Amino acid sequence: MPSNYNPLEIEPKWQQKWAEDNLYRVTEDSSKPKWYALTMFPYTSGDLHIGHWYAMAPSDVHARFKRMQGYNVIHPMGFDAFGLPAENAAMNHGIHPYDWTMKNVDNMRRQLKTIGAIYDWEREVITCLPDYYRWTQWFFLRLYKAGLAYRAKAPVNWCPKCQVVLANEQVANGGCWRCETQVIRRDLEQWFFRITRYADELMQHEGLDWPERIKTMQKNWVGKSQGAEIHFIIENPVTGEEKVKVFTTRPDTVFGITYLVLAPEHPLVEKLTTPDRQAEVNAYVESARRRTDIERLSAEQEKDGVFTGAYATNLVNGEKVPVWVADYVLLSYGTGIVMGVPAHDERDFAFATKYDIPIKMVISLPGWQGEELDAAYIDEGTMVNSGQFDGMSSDEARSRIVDYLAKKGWGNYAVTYRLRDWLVSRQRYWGAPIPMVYCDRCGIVPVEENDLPVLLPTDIRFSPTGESPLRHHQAFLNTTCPQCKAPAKRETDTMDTFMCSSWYFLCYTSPDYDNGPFDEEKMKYWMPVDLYTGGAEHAVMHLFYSRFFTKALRDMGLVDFDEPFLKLFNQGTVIVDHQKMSKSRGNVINPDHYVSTLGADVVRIYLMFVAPWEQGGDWNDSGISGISRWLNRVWNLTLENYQPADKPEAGKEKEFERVLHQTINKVTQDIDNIHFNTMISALMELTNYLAKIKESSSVRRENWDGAIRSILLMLAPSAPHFAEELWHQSGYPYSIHNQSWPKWDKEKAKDEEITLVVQVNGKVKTRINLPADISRDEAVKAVMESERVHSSIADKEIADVIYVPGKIVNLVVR
RNA sequence: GCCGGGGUGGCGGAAUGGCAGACGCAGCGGACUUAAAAUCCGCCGGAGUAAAAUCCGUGUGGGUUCGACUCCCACCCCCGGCACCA
Repeated sequence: MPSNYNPLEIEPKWQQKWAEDNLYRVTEDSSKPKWYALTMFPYTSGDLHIGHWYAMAPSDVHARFKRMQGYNVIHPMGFDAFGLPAENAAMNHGIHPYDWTMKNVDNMRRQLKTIGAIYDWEREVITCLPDYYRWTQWFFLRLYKAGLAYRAKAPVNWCPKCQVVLANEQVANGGCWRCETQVIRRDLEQWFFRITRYADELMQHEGLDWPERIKTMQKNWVGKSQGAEIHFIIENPVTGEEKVKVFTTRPDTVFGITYLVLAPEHPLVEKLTTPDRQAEVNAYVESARRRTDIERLSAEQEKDGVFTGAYATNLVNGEKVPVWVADYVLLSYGTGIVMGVPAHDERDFAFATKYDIPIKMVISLPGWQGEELDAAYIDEGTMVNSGQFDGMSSDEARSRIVDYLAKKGWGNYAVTYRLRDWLVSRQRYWGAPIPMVYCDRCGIVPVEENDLPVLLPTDIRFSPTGESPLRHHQAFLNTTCPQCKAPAKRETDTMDTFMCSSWYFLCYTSPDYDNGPFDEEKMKYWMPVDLYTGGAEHAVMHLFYSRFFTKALRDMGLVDFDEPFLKLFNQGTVIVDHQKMSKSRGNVINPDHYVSTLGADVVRIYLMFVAPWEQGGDWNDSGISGISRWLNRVWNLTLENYQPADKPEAGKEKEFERVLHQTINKVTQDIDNIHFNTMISALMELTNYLAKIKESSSVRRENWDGAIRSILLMLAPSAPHFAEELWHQSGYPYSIHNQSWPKWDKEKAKDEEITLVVQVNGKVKTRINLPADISRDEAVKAVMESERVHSSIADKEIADVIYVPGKIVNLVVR
């Protein structure tokens, strides 16, 4: 009697053996095609939860599959180790961020090793170590030298709880992406990366196999609008004339302008407001400033504003229109000034109605007789009240009017983006220091590349307010100017951690390289990433920044590709009891418990089986026993003695080979297409079939052994320990993970007999078995001879016969 | 409001124009056992029947088709993203 399947015994055993043998060590090999399989590295939060397993186990299965298919597979793992939670832990528990982070790394690495993945731990990357952040800083300097990093004062998002600024991408629904606290506006001097320079390219995803959803999100985030910039002259009785520009996508409505609006923060507000309006305007601007973004940006919010007392001249018709201030206009978009066309814009209509501003129709809808509008007409129509453009279609007038403005010098075509530059400075300690120095004489001076890294000091004290300890660390703060050697001050802000994750995939290709961020030859061998998997929440953060980073590096000549990630796959989310997992809900599932009772292989397979990977699913351990049961069945089928029949049946053996090869094909296709749940069920079906065959002993030993060998090979990526153990016990040479993926034989998989479904008027009446290569006439003849068909048709007339070879015969009767 | 994704047995899901419910969980019945667990075998959408036949059934209503879970139109609900972007 063979031993029972005991994962707790075999899993540590093989993990240790694989590690000793460096089975998964990977180096460049020009004799094989390379495959870079990357899973988003985890943040060092402390514990791996089941969601991490859901990200990592299936991607390891795919990588192992590619490996068995003959690819030279790199599938690295590391840690995103800088970030705010480490600092919060420091303040709450008095533990140093470094110690907190490295303790978590140790624990998570231990947990990760229990997955049984093919990670080559020699390539591990930890972003908070000086060997790594030295090059993060180096990239900052290179971006600075390329004119892509600059310092500017700007209204920025400030999270009062995290005591830090946030990039636009890191604000969701007006709240901080980490703690959901409402962000407020602050005017601060900050470092920015010119991501907007790549706006057009970032909207393009040509040649990328990415989910449509992510591509759309990125396109919308860039938010390119084509339109026109139109000039106006604003007169103020005291300050005189001021030429301003507005951006519009509807230059065809320019004759319908009845007012202009400035954003409350617009610098011209103060200048343009007439003395008698000053008090009211000031009060309004103040109240707008105090409102949170969420209040200001809510579409339901009633539009309000104040008149500045100034008037602007609409150059196309010489009309003078009032200039207002209203907070439905955003300073950050376009020019921060909007032309008000109430007749043809919903927001302007609401605003004009509220303040009795005239509504002037310039595009007539079909059948319009001059009656008043009860809502803005925003569609196309015929131009009216528009001088020489009357009678033209609004569509045509759009370009004709801009051409006219351009000729007169009153405006021109223009493009505006929603995308803003990437704000990268953070007022926190636990990040890569920005390698810049402020010198009274020389101004802003970059640290010399040779002087990197600018080390984070470790002897720090946190203040209870959350203010960065770097600001008061004299030894860090005081330095000399790299240029003039005079005493100077260091930048105390650190970099957004998304900067660290924008190049970690490059570092994996040569983690020990000292003379640069990566070894160019090795990087060229492995990059770009062939399959990148992770959560969709990074659509306009990490994925977006990494693309920008890659393009910037390409333009500096550091890399020779345009895109870092060729194929992107987003797995779904694991939820628990129909709720998101979170510490606050107390429903975080720790995989250790399952691994230490049922084994890693069972958890790996259960996660794949429970739902399509892209969909995600409810973690409900009631079904997990089915996986243990299944592996036990395979275990016993493999190790129990198979007694072949004295006289094997030729037909059975053909069927046996057919089932096996159809399964090999199905499993291969399914892994390739990332359909892990149906891949597992195909293997289960094969198991059920093998159990029946074993019962009837109807095939020869060599057929049986071949099938067992194939099913073990097909199980190897999913259940690496289990398959290795059975491979070993079956007497095959170590290791199953160095074997080739089984090939399917098309001839053997071919059906000899087909089951033809017989329908009458589309309703299934019966099914008949026929040879696979039967002709239409013969098939129909066989159908007509069937008893069931006779009784269903009775004496009705057959009007038509639909025949789909190998599938169906449908008799249409009247 | 706009843009995606989705709605199928008691449950997770399968089938993307051709047998709805593969595979698994739970449940029910049986074998083995002194008994239980484990294991093995069988049943398992609803109505209907002695058993069949038959009818109904993939969120709702319509349509296209010989044939629709699958395609088209309208609507309802759930999830995700964006949201005064001029």
